Amino acid sequence: MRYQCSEEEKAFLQQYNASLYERPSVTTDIVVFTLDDLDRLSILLIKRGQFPYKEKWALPGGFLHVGKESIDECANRELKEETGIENAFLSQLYTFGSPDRDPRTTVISVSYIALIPKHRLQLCAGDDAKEAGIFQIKYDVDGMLFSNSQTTIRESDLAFDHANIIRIAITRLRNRIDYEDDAFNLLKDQNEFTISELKKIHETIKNKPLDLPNFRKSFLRDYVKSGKVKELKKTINSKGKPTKLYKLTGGDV
Amino acid sequence: MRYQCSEEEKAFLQQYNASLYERPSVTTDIVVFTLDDLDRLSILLIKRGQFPYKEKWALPGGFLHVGKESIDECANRELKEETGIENAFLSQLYTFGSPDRDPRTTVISVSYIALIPKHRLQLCAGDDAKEAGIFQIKYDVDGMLFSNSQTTIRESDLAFDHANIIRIAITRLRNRIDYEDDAFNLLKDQNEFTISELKKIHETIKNKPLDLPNFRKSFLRDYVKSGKVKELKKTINSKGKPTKLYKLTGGDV
DNA sequence: CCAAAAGTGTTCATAATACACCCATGC
DNA sequence: GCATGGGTGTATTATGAACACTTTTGG
Repeated sequence: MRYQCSEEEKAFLQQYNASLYERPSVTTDIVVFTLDDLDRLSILLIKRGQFPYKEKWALPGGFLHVGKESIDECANRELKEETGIENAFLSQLYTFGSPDRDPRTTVISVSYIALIPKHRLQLCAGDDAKEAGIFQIKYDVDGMLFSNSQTTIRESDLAFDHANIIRIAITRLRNRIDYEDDAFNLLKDQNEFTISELKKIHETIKNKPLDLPNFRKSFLRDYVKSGKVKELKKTINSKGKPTKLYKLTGGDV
Repeated sequence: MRYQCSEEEKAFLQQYNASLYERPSVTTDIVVFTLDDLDRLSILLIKRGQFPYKEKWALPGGFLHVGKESIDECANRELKEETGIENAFLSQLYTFGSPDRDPRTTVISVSYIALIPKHRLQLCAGDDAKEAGIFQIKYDVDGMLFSNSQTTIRESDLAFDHANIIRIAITRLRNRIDYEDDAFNLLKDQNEFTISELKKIHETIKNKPLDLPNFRKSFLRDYVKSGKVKELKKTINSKGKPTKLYKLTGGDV
């Protein structure tokens, strides 16, 4: 930002002692959604290696490096440190700031949603984390459960208010999927995908089966006719009739 | 938040020195929308009494009182201090955190949208502000203009990145108006309003004329039939045919 | 009577949903 | 051939926009 200031203001800024004002810590927390091998909605969780909530599972994220990065950059950096992913699709979700959400001190959390295909996730827990895992999201009478082949975690066992953040993220994702192009970010390969694969992603997020003919119709109307997606000459064979492949035209969504 | 911790953790928390970590300042900034006397989309701006950007116009808002309030409470408090309004409709917009958006130091801004009918706005500039005003939002080749009977302000003359925040707020408001009940918050009296008055609010926000018969149809379908709004026995006379009055059933929206 | 604003009804295009049916492949 | 998933077409209903028309008031 270009900011021209007077001599008077320069003097003010020089003697401005930022520490006069009490300040909160600021972190980013990232809700990383993916689809597991059976196309079920899943989330990345990190086992904390430090207090508070040591040994508890939590969202990936960490403190803002003040003066060195924006909060968007912080989210990207933390995501890279903990998953190896660069240039992921990230969108800001909400900012949480109750004074009691962290036992240490006031910690403002700016939360983000990331949508990343599973094969791109290379879990590499950073210094703050001992362990990382991808967990299917399930539900029972007490709320959400996060489970994989080794572990099942109750939502009440998550660190901080992260269960709440996840719940809000799921709601937002479900609402966005109808009018944003989010689903494309979960494709295995945006340069070669089938309508069925895209439909499966929508079904997983909306948690209900969709009608293939109708899905195809809106896909062709909304994406192919508008030029956002191009039909490839190639087809792919598995069982049944060979399947047409499509690719995104604009690169990333 | 109930947080039970071990003796080991207690020790950690006691020796935890929050100031080890560099921290940003956190503010809330509030985009207060209203309709002026001629039903034009307007916004509340404050003339800053202090550096930085002294004498420049800016959004109302201020620093978070760390440990004493949540960010939602901070937004409500600032709004009350600068407009006298309590319990206004506030919804979180976006959080801005570029390191260079404030010349002093890194300042994270959590922005909010407020929708307040003009007659409820009692402008009382706080200690940080010399002057407050309601400005109609106009546009020309260089972007937004904010003008009232005394002054016209170019968007480039606003403090900080507030022009950008306002632009994002307007976009969000326009998108929300179609599926959220925001418009009701701008009614002069939620217990006695006409379909025309509500339509005018929608027209102002969407900045285009709407068809009254069609507007009525969706209003009756979406609000009256569902019970959110009740038709009153009363009518009101002005020019032409007397107008039916409606009231919100659930109190505030 | 006329202007003005409220309120009603009709038409048309588009979109969401449900579902019947055909097509091309592997086995 | 036949199971399997891909792909096409049709009927139904809901929604949104455009617009003609009627109603009730004040002047």
